[in-house]
Amino acid sequence: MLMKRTHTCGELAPEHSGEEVVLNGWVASRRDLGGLIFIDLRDRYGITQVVFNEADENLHSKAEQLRTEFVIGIRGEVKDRSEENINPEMSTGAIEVAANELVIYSEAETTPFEIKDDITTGEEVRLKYRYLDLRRSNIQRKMMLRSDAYQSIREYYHNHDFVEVETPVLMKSTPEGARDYLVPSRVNPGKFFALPQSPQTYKQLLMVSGFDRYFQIVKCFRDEDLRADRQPEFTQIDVEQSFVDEDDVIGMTEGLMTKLLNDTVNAEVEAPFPRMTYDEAIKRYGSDKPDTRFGMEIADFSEIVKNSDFKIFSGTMKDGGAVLGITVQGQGDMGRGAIDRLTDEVKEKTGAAGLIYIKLNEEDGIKCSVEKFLKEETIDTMIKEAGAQMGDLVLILAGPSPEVYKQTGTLRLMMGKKLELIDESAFNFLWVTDFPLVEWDEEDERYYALHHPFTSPNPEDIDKMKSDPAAVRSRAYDLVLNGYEIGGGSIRIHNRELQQQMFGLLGIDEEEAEERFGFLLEAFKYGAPPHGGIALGVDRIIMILAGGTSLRDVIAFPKNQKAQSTMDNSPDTVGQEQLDELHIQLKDNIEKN
RNA sequence: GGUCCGGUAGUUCAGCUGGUUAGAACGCCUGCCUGUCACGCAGGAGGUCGCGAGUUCGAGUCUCGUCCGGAUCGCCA
Repeated sequence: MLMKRTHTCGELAPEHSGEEVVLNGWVASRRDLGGLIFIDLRDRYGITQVVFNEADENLHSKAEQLRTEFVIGIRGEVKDRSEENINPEMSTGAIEVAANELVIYSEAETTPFEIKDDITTGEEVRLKYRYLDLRRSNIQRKMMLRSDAYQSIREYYHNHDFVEVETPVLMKSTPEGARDYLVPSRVNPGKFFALPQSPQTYKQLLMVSGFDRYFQIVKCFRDEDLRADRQPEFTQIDVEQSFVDEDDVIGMTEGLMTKLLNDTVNAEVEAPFPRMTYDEAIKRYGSDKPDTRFGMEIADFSEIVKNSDFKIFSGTMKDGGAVLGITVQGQGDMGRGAIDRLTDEVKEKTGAAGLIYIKLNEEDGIKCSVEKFLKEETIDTMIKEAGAQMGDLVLILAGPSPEVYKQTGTLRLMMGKKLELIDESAFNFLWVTDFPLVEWDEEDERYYALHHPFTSPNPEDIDKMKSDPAAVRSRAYDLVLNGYEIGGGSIRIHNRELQQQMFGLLGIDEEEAEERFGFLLEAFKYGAPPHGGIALGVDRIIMILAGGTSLRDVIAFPKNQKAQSTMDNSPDTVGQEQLDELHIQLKDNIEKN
């Protein structure tokens, strides 16, 4: 006996007073005063107070049975609350519903944690009962924010004549970069599909087909270890355009981000976004995804200390390393103990061998932890280079390049967070451009594409592809928001010969290229337009918009750090019959069921 | 795969150098209560201290192993 609702729990206001309404929802809390019972009724729209009076004896005794999280329907009259009973904390706090009928749809056991916003329950419990976690309004708001974002994204691309095309989820495995999730094919014994890490090749084929503006909101998969900002399945806004250069893709993406922030969190950001080359980002911030919400840029002391008597400095320089530092404002009076603790933390978090400092404070003047090895003028020149003032602290790392840049970047972030220099309400976008095309891998003794093998080299550097591959810049660009890489793309290779040259550079010979990417190379034979695009990580974007630091908060049913779902216990073993059908035999040392 | 941190009522946590019956808050249950909204008051239930072994007269506490969770490096849009 469903009592059909006439309103939601978030919309009643004084103007409804006197109306008979029906509400459905969950009991968020009860306050039983004896003759009078108050219930907070909750649905995803809000909370409305319902009151049961003992004048109606049957109804009142039924209401006495109510417990938290019972699902009920009530019929009653909307009443203005008297002045002193208005609850200004609630959006519906000026009214209540005096119940005259109650239906209990469903009773509920005591939940493993309370269904309210400010709980401290750990993620392990919350994920096991994710359907209860998702009842909490702050999580629901994030899911609704995500839904709004999808609307905004689709509207934007639709308005710009993009075609939304679905690409296959079952595709060919092309192991280059991350590990693939494999799917066995029953009807093709011994053969496997892979789940897409990105629909890269398909969207390029769509360009060959003439869909000059394509987009898709698409699930992608990577079988790698997880982090707070990394899930095995994640969602991308995948975009590709024909007859475009970098500026076109970047401009179109800036339009999207501007609209998206406006539509979802009502934030104004100005386009165009700043751009920085990869080299500059590394030199100034020690990161290819710098958080530009605060300064504390890296100073390079390498030239200054190159010939110093201090062996760590001169030795580092002789080995082709660098000596870098940051200026921490106002920390020049940090005590010995605090600096020691900081040093330990820095060593642990950055992997640096040690931390050298220069303190500038009124009391002790200038103090450097290695001053007996350095000339006074060297220290003065370093202070000048760092731009440090009286009262500041200069932290210095020395080590092999490029690692020391990354370490100093980590140190910068650490200090920025510690000293709360980051404006949490800001949205700082940044394009990082001119990435190297390839990167040498010591272990495999070959070059790997920094982006992916379809990224076009910078035409100015093509002659270096043979002579000095590591120096070749690519036409790739990453979009960074508040220190998170939220997207990356490039102008692609659309020329068969250049694509083969690229495969050659990566050590993929013609035969192998044919076997793995033959379909793409063949497609390029029949007229491929110049094209490029970008892929944006929706989960990370929503996470940042929602003000969180964990992706799991903005994904309805996320995986834990071991890529498992403890709620439904997946992944799980399967029966022998299923394995037999798939022609799969497990190794003896793997436990079956 | 490495490193670090953690695992004690349903939940979050306390439990000092080993010591008798393991506590608190919230939640839960019962009773009382007509204006609560963190309702109040009175009472109550609830624990294989992750698991296993060891040291000891005695282990939540110490040691070793193991499992689980998180962070991080490797790896990875």
